[in-house]
Amino acid sequence: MTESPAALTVRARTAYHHGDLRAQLIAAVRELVETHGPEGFSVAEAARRAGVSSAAPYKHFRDRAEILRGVVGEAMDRLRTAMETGAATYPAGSVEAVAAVGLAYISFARAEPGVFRLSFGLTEGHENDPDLQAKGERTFDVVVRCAAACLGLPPEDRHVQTCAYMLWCFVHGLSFLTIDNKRSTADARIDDWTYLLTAARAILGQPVRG
Amino acid sequence: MTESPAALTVRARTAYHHGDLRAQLIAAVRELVETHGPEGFSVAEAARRAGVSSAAPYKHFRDRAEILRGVVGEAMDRLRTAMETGAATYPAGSVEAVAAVGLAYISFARAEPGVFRLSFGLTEGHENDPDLQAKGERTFDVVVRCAAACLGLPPEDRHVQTCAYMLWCFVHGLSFLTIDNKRSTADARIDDWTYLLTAARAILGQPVRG
DNA sequence: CCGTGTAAGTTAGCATTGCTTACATAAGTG
DNA sequence: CACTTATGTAAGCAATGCTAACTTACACGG
Repeated sequence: MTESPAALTVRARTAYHHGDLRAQLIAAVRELVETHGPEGFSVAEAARRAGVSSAAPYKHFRDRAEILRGVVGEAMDRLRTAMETGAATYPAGSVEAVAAVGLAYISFARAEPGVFRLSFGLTEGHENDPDLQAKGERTFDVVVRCAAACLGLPPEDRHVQTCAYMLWCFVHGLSFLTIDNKRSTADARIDDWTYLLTAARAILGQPVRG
Repeated sequence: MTESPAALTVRARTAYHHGDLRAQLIAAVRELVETHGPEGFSVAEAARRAGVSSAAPYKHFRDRAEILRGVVGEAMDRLRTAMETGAATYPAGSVEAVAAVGLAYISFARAEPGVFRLSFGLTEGHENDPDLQAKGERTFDVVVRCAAACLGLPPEDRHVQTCAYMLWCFVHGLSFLTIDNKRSTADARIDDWTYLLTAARAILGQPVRG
């Protein structure tokens, strides 16, 4: 109802009554997840915020888990583009580009801790969803490409894959510990960028045997 | 009721009716969290498994979140002792000891992914609980001491603290990505131990400026 | 040995939730 | 216009978190 009529007619091929309730629901859920924790959301509350009955969401999503998967998919797209633009701000092949990808990652976690936690803490139907699986691999590919450029090797190289994964591990752990307030007092003064650069140099500069 | 009367009299100073329902509840919740996901547990079901009414748990815990905090606290103790025994299996000051601590960490995550996820994904009242906070710091101290011994520096040294934290980040991320089945196909053949040793060498071998 | 306080359990109930079923309405299509 | 499909509502079910009021059993001072 609050949508512009122009946008309504544009997507009129799929929206019949009230415009795209699906997108409105995802937005409402995202807000709820952010304010009430990753599991402190309810379909009823989301429907209430969208101004529809509590049964309406089930016309667009099979169940509660599918709504959450929708939120995660949308978030994953935003995360990937943020990582790509982060990498683009530094010369290709530089360690700074790798660190910038990590900074985009942790910045996303800081900005939307609820959605971030949800994205990686979701258990039901997370790995059975091929759409989410594909989105996840596309996201990881950003790291792989940056690591390959930095090492001067093709992205298919096993050393590149291993280094990219180790980088991901570090950044992922740093993000989680940060939003969990588990940053020890001693390193509170070290900012993200220094951490990321140091880790990138340590991991990319060392040969991996295996 | 199913407890042995001997055990009942031993702890009779605090257990009045049915023995220690508190411990039984925590065990039931741990099992539920492991089988039905970190949030797929219910107080009612836990009470049912313990053989009491659905209102009985509220005589021992204020609310649902406090039960979960109890489970997390108990799990954190087990994790810390596992890390300590892991470190003790290698000579003090060796890189292997550091890697062994990490291996204990990720082994715990693999063995009890539900509890592990719960321990670090819990949001409500997690950092407001001083008991959990203390347990967490004691756990991190194991890493700090191992890193200090390996670097030949006192545990209070800032470089030690930073390295320990970076190690924790890596292992934490690796653990999460592992239980989330987010290990890319290329590195599936590399086992945990190789990863941990490589990361420990990379992080501990490089000076950190900051 | 006997009242009494209190810890630990019970039943009953409330509000809310996830989800289903049955029904109503609106849009596109023949 | 009828027909199909998409989208919404209303009503209801079983389960949940949690509370209130009551009951039981132990512990202990006299």
